[in-house]
Amino acid sequence: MAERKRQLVAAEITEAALQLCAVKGFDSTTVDEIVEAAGISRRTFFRYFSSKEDVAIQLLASLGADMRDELRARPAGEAPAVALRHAVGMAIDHCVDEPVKSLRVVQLILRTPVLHARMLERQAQWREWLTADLAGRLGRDPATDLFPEMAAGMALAAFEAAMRHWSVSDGAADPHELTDRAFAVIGPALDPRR
Amino acid sequence: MAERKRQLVAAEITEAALQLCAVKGFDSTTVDEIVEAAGISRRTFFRYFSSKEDVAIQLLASLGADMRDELRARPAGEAPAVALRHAVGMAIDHCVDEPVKSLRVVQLILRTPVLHARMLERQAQWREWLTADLAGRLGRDPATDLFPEMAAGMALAAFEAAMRHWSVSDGAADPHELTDRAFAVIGPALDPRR
DNA sequence: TCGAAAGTGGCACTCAGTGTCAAGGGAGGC
DNA sequence: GCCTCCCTTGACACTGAGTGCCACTTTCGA
Repeated sequence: MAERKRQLVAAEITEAALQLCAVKGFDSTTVDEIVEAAGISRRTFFRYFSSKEDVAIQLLASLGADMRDELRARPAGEAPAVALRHAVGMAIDHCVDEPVKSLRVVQLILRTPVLHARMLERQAQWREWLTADLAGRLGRDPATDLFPEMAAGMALAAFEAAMRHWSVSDGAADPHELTDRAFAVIGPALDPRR
Repeated sequence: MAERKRQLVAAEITEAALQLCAVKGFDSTTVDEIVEAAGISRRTFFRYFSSKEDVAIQLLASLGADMRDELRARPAGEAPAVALRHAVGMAIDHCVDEPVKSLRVVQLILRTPVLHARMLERQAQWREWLTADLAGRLGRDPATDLFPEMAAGMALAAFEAAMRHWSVSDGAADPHELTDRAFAVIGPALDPRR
């Protein structure tokens, strides 16, 4: 019940922030403007979000966790290319499910350098998760074997590329089709045999 | 002559900043401490560097330009895998030439999230440069063809992985050998034939 | 030698983020 | 019904990053 209210307030803040950023841009939007629009105090804002960037980045937080969980859930014997495609597909589904909201956030992030940087930093965490799972399922030591790390990096590069092209197409392109094409490029390198 | 002094002051600031960050960590080091150690005013600091992060990131600025220039200088008919390996090698050479200084900076960046984020943002710029050159030399349209973008992304992922493993090995590993192993993974995907 | 131009320092300001404390508001025990 | 405890909120003050402005110094060319 208290949790419900908390999520409600967070959604209120997020909506106010995105609205303002869409008009004035992220950098020119101050926290004071956001809290006034959301009807809360400045101090409360920072109890819900650790920073101004966090409001935008938080919306993508679950993507990484979903990718990690999906990869874990894939059959152990599945080829890395297939398992990774499904994992990334789980994140892509978020964009397909809520195209308007997702597109707005993705475009804001990609056109705001500081937000883009934060998102890339998040992806570094995702890469570590994927690397650990791949190393486990392939029985390789990620400290000495670069394959798991590179495979995770390539999958995330494909994800990034799909997001980027989806963003510049203003949502006209199909995210899954873009992802398929990106995976077609990296496919030949995702086969672990040597 | 004025340019000489400018570079001298910049080097002074950088040295003071790295020294302090090595002891106290980046976040706990204030600009006031840096300017006091460097013997300049706070205002002058921000005339040399646009932000505190910039002091560390600036040291890697030339890497991206070198990669881009080297890729441009490679023969037009050269295979992407070979050309990209040479381009990345140009950046790796910096680390090999000045191992102590480079290692110190790389380790600071990799262990400081905000610096890591800034560096990744820089790499996004490098990726655009490499993408444009690859698209040109392969005669492909990067707006519709994902290959140049993915190839650039994979090359930078290899660079990142090599830097990371070089950093955690405390400089014991050979950066070029790490890069070769990373490129061996992505090699099968860098062949543009379809 | 004089004057323009550039570099430097000092000051005041905005804004992000944090610690602290007091007030409000709901849930449970008397 | 009332009191108490606990959690949330708001207000205030503070630090630190980054910027605009102005005065001063240095330097270079006329």
